[in-house]
Amino acid sequence: MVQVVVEASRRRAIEDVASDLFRKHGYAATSIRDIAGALSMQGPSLYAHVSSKEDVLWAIVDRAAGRFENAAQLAEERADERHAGDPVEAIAALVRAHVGVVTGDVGEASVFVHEWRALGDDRRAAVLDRRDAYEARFRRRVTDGIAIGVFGITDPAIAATVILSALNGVASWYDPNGRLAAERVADHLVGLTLRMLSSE
Amino acid sequence: MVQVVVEASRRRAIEDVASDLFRKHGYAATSIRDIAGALSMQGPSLYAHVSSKEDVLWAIVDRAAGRFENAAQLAEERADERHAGDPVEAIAALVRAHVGVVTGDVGEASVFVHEWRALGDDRRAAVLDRRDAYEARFRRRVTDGIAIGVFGITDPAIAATVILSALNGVASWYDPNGRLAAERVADHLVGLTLRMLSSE
DNA sequence: CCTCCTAACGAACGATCGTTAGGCAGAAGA
DNA sequence: TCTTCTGCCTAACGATCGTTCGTTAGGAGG
Repeated sequence: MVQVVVEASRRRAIEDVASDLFRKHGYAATSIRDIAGALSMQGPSLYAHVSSKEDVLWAIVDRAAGRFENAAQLAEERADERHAGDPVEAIAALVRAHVGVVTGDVGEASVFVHEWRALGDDRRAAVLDRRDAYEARFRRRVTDGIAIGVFGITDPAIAATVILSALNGVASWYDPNGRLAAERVADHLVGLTLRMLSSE
Repeated sequence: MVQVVVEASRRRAIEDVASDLFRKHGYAATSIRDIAGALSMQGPSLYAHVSSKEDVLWAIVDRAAGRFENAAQLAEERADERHAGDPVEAIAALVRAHVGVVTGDVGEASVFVHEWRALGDDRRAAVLDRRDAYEARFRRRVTDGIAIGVFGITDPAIAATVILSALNGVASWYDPNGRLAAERVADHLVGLTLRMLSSE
């Protein structure tokens, strides 16, 4: 059921287990002792590896954010190399990259999407900024496509938000052992997204 | 900022305040004393009106579920009256109904979408069943549209899930005092949805 | 053998959690 | 005026929370 991995470090194992529990029950409803229990340890023993509970959440959210950012950056660069300035290809690449990150680690992605609210004020604000910058990648490409007439919609802000809602939703229903492989899920979402934007 | 309403009953006021706090901080992170404090009461005083914390959550979720179900039922009936069996009109009506419920009470809708996981096993299972029955309304209409060739997509299950992800996302970004009135938001989402499904 | 390090342990702290119990002020009805 | 009910209060319960602390078992290096 759950993939067994040789953990690179104890710290990383803690974050992986925490991702899973945070996704299933939420940050607030998951106790330090729950996380420790899943690793056959006592609660306080975690503090040899971690400085606070929020610290664990932050590590997960920060890493997930970085994964989304890197994947999107790479996707845009490659799309521009091969189809310079083509908004359709750029959006397709962004969607595929996003779905890839989500399906690559559903737990981490879910936590990033839903649990960042539990962070303290400064970190929450930082995450909000990064989310907006990330969404702006999509918004910009949609705007480009409208400008050259390949997209038939009128409001790029709403379109970008709707697209990202749909993409983030994948984290809630994708099952690595389910009917559809990750690549097929990405195919479907690219198709639906482009169809939604297309001019006819 | 927050609309001031003459509350029908103390019980209802508690649920409204709880909706708001659950939406902002989540069920687990909201204490009975937080809810009471927002009503200028002491925590234990709530138990004169409410039998448990989960009871409050359940009341909110159950009412929200009922609102979605009633709105969808009415929308489908009206669509079938006027455009019997037209999947395009039916989907448009379902989308408009869903957005209407969400924008009508963002707090309640958010709690319904995100916090049902915090319910006990029986109630959570019941909500899951109702969610699936609700999603099936969309899935069925999408399937109908594919069958008669007005929709050009291939996987009705994914399409229905993606649509609902996007619609539920509205609860996360819609602002009653924002740039777009609820009706305009509904217009955009109907347009985007139909475009996403359409055969060309 | 001694020392140091790692990784965990169990006890315990203060705070907060949901919840129960009992009391008190004021309005309502006899 | 006396009683009853309503709505809220304070005190307090046991449980659990995140976290700190001192300690211990075991292995590595000298």
